[in-house]
Amino acid sequence: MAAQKGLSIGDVAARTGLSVSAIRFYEGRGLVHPERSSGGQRVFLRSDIRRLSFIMIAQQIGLTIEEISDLFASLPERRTPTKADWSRISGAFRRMLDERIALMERTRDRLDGCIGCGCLSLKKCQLYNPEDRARGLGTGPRFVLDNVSQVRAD
Amino acid sequence: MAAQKGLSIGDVAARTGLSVSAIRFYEGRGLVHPERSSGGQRVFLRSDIRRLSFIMIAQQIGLTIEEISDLFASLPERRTPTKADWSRISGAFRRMLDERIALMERTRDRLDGCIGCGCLSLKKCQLYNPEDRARGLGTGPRFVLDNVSQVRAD
DNA sequence: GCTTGACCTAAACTTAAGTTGAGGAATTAC
DNA sequence: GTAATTCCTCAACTTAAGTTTAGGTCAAGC
Repeated sequence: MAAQKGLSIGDVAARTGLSVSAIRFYEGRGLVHPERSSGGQRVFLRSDIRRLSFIMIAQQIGLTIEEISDLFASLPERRTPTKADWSRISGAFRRMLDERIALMERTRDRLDGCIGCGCLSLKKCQLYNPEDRARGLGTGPRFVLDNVSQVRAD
Repeated sequence: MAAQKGLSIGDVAARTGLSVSAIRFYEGRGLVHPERSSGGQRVFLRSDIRRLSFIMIAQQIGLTIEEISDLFASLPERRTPTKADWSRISGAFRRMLDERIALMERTRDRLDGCIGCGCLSLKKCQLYNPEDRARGLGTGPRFVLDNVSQVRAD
């Protein structure tokens, strides 16, 4: 492979549209692993641009840094990834995307059943489906639903 | 057990699955407007349960408090909303949902064009479309829905 | 060979969406 | 009538994903 000269953080920022501080932050979180020049400045590979672009796309879809980091776990740190490397993580990413789309579509379909009735009455309304909210987040007592005995919506 | 008397914050927490502190927080953000007892304690309407359930659903699909607040702007503050009130905001909610689904589908479709090539090269790759980043999600996408994170590249 | 601009680290600050804790007051239970 | 709950406010703390600032260092242009 031709010895391509490395990119400075400013170059990478210009090419990705990310801020310099965000790129440094991502390095701190282990999402990129630039080398250093003799003077201590970051030196990026051209493939890091792809890595960073992927981060932006994944974030747009709602993945956290943590999740992206998991996806990246299988990429080589210091070497330009191969096509197969990228294919693998793209596939995993696509599965995540599919799941999220499916969840939103389920919510939409349930909402359609509710638009007219305005119920949202925990017991009757499918929209409020704890399976989707799942073991989401936060501490605290998760849904004790419900025993709404009333037939009519409030 | 007076049938239609107001609910305490603890009752509401038990019925919705929200924490007491979260409910207080939502009141501070103007999402619910409980009255007060003579002693200064919050007294909720039964319809507030629906309001809070809606908040949970909307958050699950990624709306911020701010956006939910906008949706709620047309609901009466101190009176139980009518069916028409709920229909209106359900409709607006559905439009938001549709937009987000469409964004994710566009991303998925672009991803499909990329899985084999692994390009992601900003210039050439459609996946990286700044127009989508601009709108959509404001600062930092807040899709909180988890339970998807176990999909991994291996 | 100096001067400017790009870069470095570390720490503090920001926003969102809450949680936790302190110090009291109101209700409920016996 | 007291004890135990539950609730109140206010303030500080938390996490995520960065940004901003302060005080320096490196490298490129003239």
